[in-house]
Amino acid sequence: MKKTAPEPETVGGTVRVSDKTLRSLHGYQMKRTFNVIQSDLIQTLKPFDLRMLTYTALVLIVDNPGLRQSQLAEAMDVERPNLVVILDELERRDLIVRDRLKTDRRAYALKATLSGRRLCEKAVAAVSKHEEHLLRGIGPEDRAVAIEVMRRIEANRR
Amino acid sequence: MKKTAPEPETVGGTVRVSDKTLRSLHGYQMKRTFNVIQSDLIQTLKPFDLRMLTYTALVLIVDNPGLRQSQLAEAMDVERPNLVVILDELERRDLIVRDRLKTDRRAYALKATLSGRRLCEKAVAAVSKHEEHLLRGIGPEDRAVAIEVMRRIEANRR
DNA sequence: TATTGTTATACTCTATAACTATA
DNA sequence: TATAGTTATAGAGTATAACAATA
Repeated sequence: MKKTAPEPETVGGTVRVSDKTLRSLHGYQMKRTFNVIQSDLIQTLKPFDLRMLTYTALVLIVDNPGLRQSQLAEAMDVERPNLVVILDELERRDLIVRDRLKTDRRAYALKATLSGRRLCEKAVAAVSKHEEHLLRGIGPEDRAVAIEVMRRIEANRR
Repeated sequence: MKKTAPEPETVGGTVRVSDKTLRSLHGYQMKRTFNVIQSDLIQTLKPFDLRMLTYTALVLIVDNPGLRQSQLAEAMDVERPNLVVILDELERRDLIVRDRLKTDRRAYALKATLSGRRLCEKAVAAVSKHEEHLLRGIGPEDRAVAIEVMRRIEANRR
């Protein structure tokens, strides 16, 4: 970014917000942007019959074979019960397997199957392409700053 | 930010993702961060009996008296049908009114009542304080870059 | 014919309590 | 007693089609 931009006056096109209000609408801008990314992602993943959550779970399992459900739930920031149905779907489609851990028979080691890895590879390629489209015109430094800001916000959670 | 950070290796704490995968997970980081902001916002707004959507609608109506529902829906990036129940709730609590437009009797001019403006002022103050907490340690330039990146992404939508 | 707001509906995501089996 | 995964369930957000009133 060349320089710090002056405080903007409008949001979502033509609707104005006062300066005082703007100071409390960072979450609002993030929501708008997240909506854009989410809509795009839904369309991009449709040909693979994946949703945002099933996609993310599959990617993380492919990259972390042997992961446990509780670890995956934490990484995805979803509650354990909500992860169950996501994994049920992936398992039903033979994209992942749940292997009992020998060291702790309460837990599962999550692994992707060959077809899971293949689907993941194709989906990641498609998503990368679409994300690049959404990020066009934004330089690598600004992208890094934006990611870092998001990580900081996450770290600042109570 | 001091300098461009090297490509990170972990997400959500200890779970690793490969470089190739990371290139397609910007949406994922944004989702995690948005979850943090949303959870915080839900807690912050609870004392005012507001949710993220009712809060945003109220703020935008207070700042834009006479706004029409279709304009508000576009500004909030929600579908028209979903806005109806949000406004029903605000109207039932006498925080806003729907005035028929004389120039176009199909549409409503949305206005906040006195108590709506009062509640809005208190809620904005509380949300500002909480957002400042989440943004602590992040300099004004980086904040501006992050906001600008999000606006660009939004503008790049198909 | 097109637009504003509405109703109805379905799907997804999120969150909590209570259960089972193992530790 | 505590933990991993599960079931059931409720609430909230998102998306689409179809309708009445008005333009």
